[in-house]
Amino acid sequence: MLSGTAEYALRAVVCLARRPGGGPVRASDLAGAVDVPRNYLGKILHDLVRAGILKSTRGKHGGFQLAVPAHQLPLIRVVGLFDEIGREQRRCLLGRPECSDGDPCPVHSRWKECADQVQRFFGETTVGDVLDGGRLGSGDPAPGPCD
Amino acid sequence: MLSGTAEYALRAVVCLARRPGGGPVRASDLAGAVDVPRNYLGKILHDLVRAGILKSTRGKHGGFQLAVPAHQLPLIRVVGLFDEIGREQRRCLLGRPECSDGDPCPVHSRWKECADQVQRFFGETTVGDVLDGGRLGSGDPAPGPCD
DNA sequence: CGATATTATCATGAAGTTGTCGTGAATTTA
DNA sequence: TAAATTCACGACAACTTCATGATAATATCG
Repeated sequence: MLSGTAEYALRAVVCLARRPGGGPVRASDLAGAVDVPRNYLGKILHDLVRAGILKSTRGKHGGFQLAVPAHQLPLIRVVGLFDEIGREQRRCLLGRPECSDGDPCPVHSRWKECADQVQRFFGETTVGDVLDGGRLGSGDPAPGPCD
Repeated sequence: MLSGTAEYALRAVVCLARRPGGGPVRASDLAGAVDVPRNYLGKILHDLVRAGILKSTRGKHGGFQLAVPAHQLPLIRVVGLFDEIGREQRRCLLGRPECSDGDPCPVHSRWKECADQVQRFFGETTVGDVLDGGRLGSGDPAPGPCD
């Protein structure tokens, strides 16, 4: 569903969001916490900084922090940097170059329901929602990888 | 969503299903009809044969045919040869090794709805449904790539 | 049988993704 | 200023996916 890179980014951001005001987190620490190769994570974090999702500080006590409140950060903004969530799911399953509501292929409407739900999920769920344990409050959500 | 290979396979199978009793279709013809590289399609068709979805005949007037009635062929059986539809969507978005209904991560239940819908789509839609223009009979379904 | 048509299979290459390494730039501390 | 710490960034290696080409195996037809 998500590429490895996008999943790494999501894990890292969620992990950062779990540290309330605790100052910057070093890439190395983050890499250990989310179990992603140190150097590769560095690149991903850098991408997130350039996108304005994280901010970085260099030198001693430097590291990465969220640049946006977790509740104002939909997952698509993280994941969408690396994967094409909307467009990709919306491509015609049968490869027709044009496939829209007005000019549908035989499976268009049924597939669209799936594509829409996926896009809604990533568009409407925020990193903050993830921290809160999702919307359903299912009693006993297990801790994530960053506790 | 689907890998290129899986999409190619799906297009080819749908295309074959559109030829009612017309005998075998050559890989070259199929490649032209569904716009997939000839040699690469050959491999994919071969995989479909080994999976029992197509049958092939060699020599003059040879080619590929469906080995299964289109209405008894769910899309997952085609696509699942190349992509891991069920397992892949079901992997924890946050990378937790164990993530289930009993031991959910914060987004488990919300994501599960998406994953289930995707899996239902591929599991319940058959190639025959595709030919019939989907289940909704949406008035004026446009022709697929094989008419 | 011999010629031709077609799939089957293997070797190879191109391109994208994932991961590593080394060096430079910025910041802090002494 | 000098040293230490940390991110920034480019080069490159490994692996997977996508694609091509050549050859072998099999079937048909005269």
